[in-house]
Amino acid sequence: MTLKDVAREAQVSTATVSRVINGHGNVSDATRERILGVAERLRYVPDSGARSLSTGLTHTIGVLLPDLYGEFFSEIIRGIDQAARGRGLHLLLSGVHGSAEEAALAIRALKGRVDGLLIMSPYADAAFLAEHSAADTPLVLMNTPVRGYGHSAFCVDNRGGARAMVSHLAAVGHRRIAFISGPENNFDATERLAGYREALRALGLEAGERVLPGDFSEESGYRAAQSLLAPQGREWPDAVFAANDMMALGSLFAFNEAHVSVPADIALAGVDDIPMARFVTPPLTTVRVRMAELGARALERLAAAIEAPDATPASTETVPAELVVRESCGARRPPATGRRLTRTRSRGAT
Amino acid sequence: MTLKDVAREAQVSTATVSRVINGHGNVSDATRERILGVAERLRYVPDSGARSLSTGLTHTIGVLLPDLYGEFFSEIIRGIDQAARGRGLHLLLSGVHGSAEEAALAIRALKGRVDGLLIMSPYADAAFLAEHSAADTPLVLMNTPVRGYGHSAFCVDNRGGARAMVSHLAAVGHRRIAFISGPENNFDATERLAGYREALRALGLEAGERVLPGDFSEESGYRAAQSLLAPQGREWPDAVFAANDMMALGSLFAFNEAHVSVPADIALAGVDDIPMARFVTPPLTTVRVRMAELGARALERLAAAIEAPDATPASTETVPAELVVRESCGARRPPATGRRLTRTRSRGAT
DNA sequence: CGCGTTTAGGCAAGCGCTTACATGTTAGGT
DNA sequence: ACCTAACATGTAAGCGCTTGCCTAAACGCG
Repeated sequence: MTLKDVAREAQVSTATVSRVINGHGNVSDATRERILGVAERLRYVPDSGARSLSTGLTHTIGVLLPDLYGEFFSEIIRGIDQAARGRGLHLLLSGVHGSAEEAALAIRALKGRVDGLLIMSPYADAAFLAEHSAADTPLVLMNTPVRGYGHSAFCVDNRGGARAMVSHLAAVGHRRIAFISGPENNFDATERLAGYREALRALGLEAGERVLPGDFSEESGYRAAQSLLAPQGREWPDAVFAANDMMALGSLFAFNEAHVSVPADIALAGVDDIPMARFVTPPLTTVRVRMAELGARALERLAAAIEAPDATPASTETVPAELVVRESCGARRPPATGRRLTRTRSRGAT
Repeated sequence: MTLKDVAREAQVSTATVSRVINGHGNVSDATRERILGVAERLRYVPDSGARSLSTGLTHTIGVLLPDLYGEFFSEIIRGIDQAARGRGLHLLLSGVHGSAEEAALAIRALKGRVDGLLIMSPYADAAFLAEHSAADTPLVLMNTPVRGYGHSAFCVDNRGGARAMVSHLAAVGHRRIAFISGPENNFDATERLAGYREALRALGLEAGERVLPGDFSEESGYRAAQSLLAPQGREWPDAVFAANDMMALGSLFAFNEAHVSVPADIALAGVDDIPMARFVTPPLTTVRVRMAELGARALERLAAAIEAPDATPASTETVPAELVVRESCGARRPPATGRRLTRTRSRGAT
């Protein structure tokens, strides 16, 4: 079941079989037919591994993700997969849960199996990448703080999105806007915080600045909201802007429990637009970050870099984040008859 | 930067370098140190592709999934990844959106790149697999109707889960239990329907059987509920059991719109336990299907089959589904002070 | 001291495929 | 009829790594 077997059976050299299989010219119709026939009969399937060794091309992209949990992972993979499929590329997935060591190890293990690397690591240690990525392997980063290391990067415009949200909240009339932050060493989180602060400055609302600690978990959002409501606390802010939707949901529960009405008593907003955001009551105003698009664009760029390494200068691009105004921010009254139904499909257990 | 380079530089044969790299014995400490030093200095990284060709082992599993959308995909991948990581295996992902042709093509393309295949296809055409899977490539199926083709399979106990739910609804006092079904050609969907029917028979509730068409989409659930409420329709059932949560949510919206109270006027239940199920009002009673566990177990089995092809007879195993009773089924009164908060973490955009 | 065993390391044959180059054939042009 | 170009196919050298087999030196022991 190798090339050689087919060649023997068809009484030609392996070179000719190879030519036929790969559709190269210079083979008479007669032999082509014969070889194709034999190949079919023998159920010959070329060994992609061997082919890669010989051509130096794997048609495979290594994808390193920080961990494989949650909405975002699936969204980003979806984008990557879609773009990859369009270009006939395969995806070698590698979840890097732990340290930079682990990432370096993963990168090594991929040598010779992939044509390029797509790396997402919001905690990336800049140095280690420069250190461990083989110089000859094209590499595109996603949502990493790393800059100017000579490879392309794609980031969601977390900062701009946060600014837009704060501006919106302000436009709706909220003056004292509190922020529930994410993990300190997380790139997305720090960018969102920075955006929040920038916007407050720009709007002259610094007086209302208030940052509550959070770690992106629902529970931390819950606690942050509780601390806001604490009797010995200061006056409530007009609005609470959480660095992600999960924390916003946690806050929402805390408010519900305390019979604090959202948005009447306090406005609420998050970031991410997780599917649930539409479904809670009131529906959550949030910032949509298009992870699928980010993945797709990163893949496209990587593919381009692989095809023409020199024609593709390193660059850092930003995927826009967009405001999704629902009811939790107080900008809208609940629609009288409106429905929240969308066309989203889910496929059961499959 | 190849083995040969290291060998030349260290003044030994490639064989010796290979031995050192792979930790085989019969190398003196002195030369080992020397070679390691040179390798480090030259930043030598072995080419896994070449190694695979030579050893016949890729340490990679091909994963074919029907499509890359939604919760389940991410859950199952998570389970697979976790198990794979534990065994030092890599994952080559392949989303097969379309036909069996496409799947066959994907399987071919993976030849020589993977040691085994994990295939999930609730629409699988039994014949094509037998046809296209190389006989020498171990293969484990997930959630496929295919049986007895000589390979192992793992399925979620959709049927048992559905039975359990119907029994529960009956136990709570509901007699007329309607069912919103999923796509006809979907394995999960048909099993759930079968479970529903079996349970009705077992409980002597056939009289209340009523199956409404659905396709797993939220919208189809919405429409199904509407049709139930239609003025010219029959009497309402006591409970509606949707073949998945998305449809249950669609129904919930329809009921809300019609001011039909859940569970007071009508009980509601779904299957899947998507994250949102806990968050809607009332929280949705559902059946939890542990996709991550399914993925993990399938991977374990595949790994075993790869290591000892003969010692691992083909078998079909079932992953249990478990009832998750919340408020939508009317079994519980909303807890007075209870919170629905869990420890779930979400990681922002990462 | 001689001989059997280890031990350290080299040699070279692959793994399955691609491809530059060589070779033999045939057709076209004058 | 002769020369050249185009065509069809074969030859063989890799791609980077592993490994069975072989050699030679070193070691142990009666």
